[in-house]
Amino acid sequence: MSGQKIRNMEEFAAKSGVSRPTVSKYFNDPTSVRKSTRERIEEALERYNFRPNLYAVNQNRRLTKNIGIVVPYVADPFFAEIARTIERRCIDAGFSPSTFSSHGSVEHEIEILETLRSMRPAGVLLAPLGRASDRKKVEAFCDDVPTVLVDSNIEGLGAAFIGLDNFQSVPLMVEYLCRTGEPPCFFEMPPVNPNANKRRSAYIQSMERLGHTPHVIRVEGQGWDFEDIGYSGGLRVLDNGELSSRTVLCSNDRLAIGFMAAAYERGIRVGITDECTLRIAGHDDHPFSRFTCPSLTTISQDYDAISTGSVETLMNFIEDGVPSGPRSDTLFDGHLVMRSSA
Amino acid sequence: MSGQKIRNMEEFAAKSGVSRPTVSKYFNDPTSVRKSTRERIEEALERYNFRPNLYAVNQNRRLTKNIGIVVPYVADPFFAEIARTIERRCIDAGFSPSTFSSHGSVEHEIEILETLRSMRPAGVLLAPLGRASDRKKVEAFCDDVPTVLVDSNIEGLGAAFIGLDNFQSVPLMVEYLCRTGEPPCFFEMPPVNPNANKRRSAYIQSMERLGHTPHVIRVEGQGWDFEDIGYSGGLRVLDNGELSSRTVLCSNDRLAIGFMAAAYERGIRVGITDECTLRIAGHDDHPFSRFTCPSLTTISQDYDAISTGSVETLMNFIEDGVPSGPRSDTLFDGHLVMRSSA
DNA sequence: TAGTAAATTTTCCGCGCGTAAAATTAATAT
DNA sequence: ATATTAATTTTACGCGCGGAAAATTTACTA
Repeated sequence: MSGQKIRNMEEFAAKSGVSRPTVSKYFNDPTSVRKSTRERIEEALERYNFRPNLYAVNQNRRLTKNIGIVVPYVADPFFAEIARTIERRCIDAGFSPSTFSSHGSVEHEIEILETLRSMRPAGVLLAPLGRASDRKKVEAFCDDVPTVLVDSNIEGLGAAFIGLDNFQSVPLMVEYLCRTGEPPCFFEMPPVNPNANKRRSAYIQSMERLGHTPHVIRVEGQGWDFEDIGYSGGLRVLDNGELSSRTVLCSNDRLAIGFMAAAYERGIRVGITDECTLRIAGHDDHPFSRFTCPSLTTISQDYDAISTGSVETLMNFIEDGVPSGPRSDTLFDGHLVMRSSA
Repeated sequence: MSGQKIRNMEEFAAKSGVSRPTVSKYFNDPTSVRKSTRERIEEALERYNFRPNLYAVNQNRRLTKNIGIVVPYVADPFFAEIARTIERRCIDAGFSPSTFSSHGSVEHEIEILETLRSMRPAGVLLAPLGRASDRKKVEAFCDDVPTVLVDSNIEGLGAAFIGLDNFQSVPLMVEYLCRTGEPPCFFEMPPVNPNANKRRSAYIQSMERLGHTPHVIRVEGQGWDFEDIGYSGGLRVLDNGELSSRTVLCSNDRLAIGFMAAAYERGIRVGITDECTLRIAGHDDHPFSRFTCPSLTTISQDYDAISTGSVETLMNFIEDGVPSGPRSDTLFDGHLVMRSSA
């Protein structure tokens, strides 16, 4: 590219021999200009790598091309993966995603929503903290910006919800565990979002349906250090002999990873082979679950389906507006991933 | 707050009974206006929650208050943590951080830098991909924007580099391993960044210094699925009997986690107790290393020191400009974290 | 070749705010 | 009370672009 710097679209238009409004049109949609002019612009584009000023563009557009993506905790690889795939879809759809992590704190979540509002995004994909979220503020936000909730539901909020059908996935696991050994007890922490509650309910339901007595073990713990909660809670449970079954279904994989660490520390062999005395299963197919010792039997969520589904849903709302009717919920099925821990 | 919507600063100024330029001044620095006017503005601020239009502000400011944060792979909890702490520091310093992940791909990294350039940030904290990075493009970027490199160095680029002193940390581990058992071999994958090379060199140096013969085992593998590379590579190494020592020092924790999974699958007991036949150590103190089975002995990086140091360095460059002299490098010490795997 | 539709250019306005300079007002000192 | 200084207001301009309307050119059809 040539050395000369281009200051604005005016200058660039001059260099390419096209009028500024046409250049503007090109950047909004390259196919909206004649082929010959498109080529002239693109030729100039290679000589001087010019980009329209981001702020000027967004100030003047009726609606920006920005998409906000909010996850509760990006240090959780599950959400990192969700965010990544959603980002991809947004870019493919011609939008500019900005990803934010609430870092597990309500204050952060609120602050992010305020920042997002000032970005006037075309839409937002929000995986909320869940129970900790400030319902009022989220609601006010959803009134202003087309928002699709992902993963964790907040009843009645947003234009749509995309997530996993816990009442399909958990029974799948419960039935598998009952079929292959002792019926499981359910290991959980204080629920951070509705999924946790749904999973417990689904566990209880399917146990009863199978004629077994459900048994829920809840351990203390706050925040998003799930492994740590699973670990220290697991130690206590094991030491106090609170385990009512030699099969444990954990509310999620991270909790299971912590529980496995506790079992290891107490010299308890985990797995499905003969010398093992404990089976542990999780839920979510966390990216690291393949590499635990033993590898974790779990329920996989279809990242791709969730991200594609949520982005497509949002795009519809952006194009056609948010319908005033009842909120549309989409629940995907989970799949059983049999590994060696249960 | 009152129901009425404020459209712009003009309207808000009218409501608060202050002139618009004064309101503008207030938002740039609340202490720059008289106390009485500050109170009037803040009072109005509570009634109508107004925020200056983000795009208009940034279009007109000579220099934005934006800070770009780029990490190579946010699904790696190590980088998620680095990004999180750096974000925090930037906010505390009155800046608006935007975090991006290259997702392990050069194309992404380049695209992010182009996006960042169009954001005209006050500065950028860049944890580059490393070897895969497009040196030319990064260099061009650094010429335009004050950039501090973090974690992974690219020789001579950027205004400063903040990272870990691998030549301090690795010998620490090697000496520990030699002191407590069989001298380690070094398990690595094709290096993705200079740290990997430095660690290998540091391993070889310190082994020789201690009078032992270094032995490096490199396994194949591309991309950022380190656990998977460590796992499949580990299986091959174990099956082929390529292991020259019963102590393995892995180039990083994620590789070690994969290797441990392979050892587990082959029925090899890992740890420092009597019944174990293999010791495995890592590097980085990955957030999950506490919860592996057995828990991973590793080197911890001081996240806080790195993030604080890098942000402070950047702030200096933003205020005083980038000095033309030699680049300043800051290397922090790592600390030995003894757990039960080695 | 005239006729028509599509693409492009011209012209112009506005977005919401930063910022500079000059005029005014308020606070402080003498 | 007057001078001095600081804070504020007024006035005015510009940032870089989107977008609408009208004028013009171009491409295509019959």
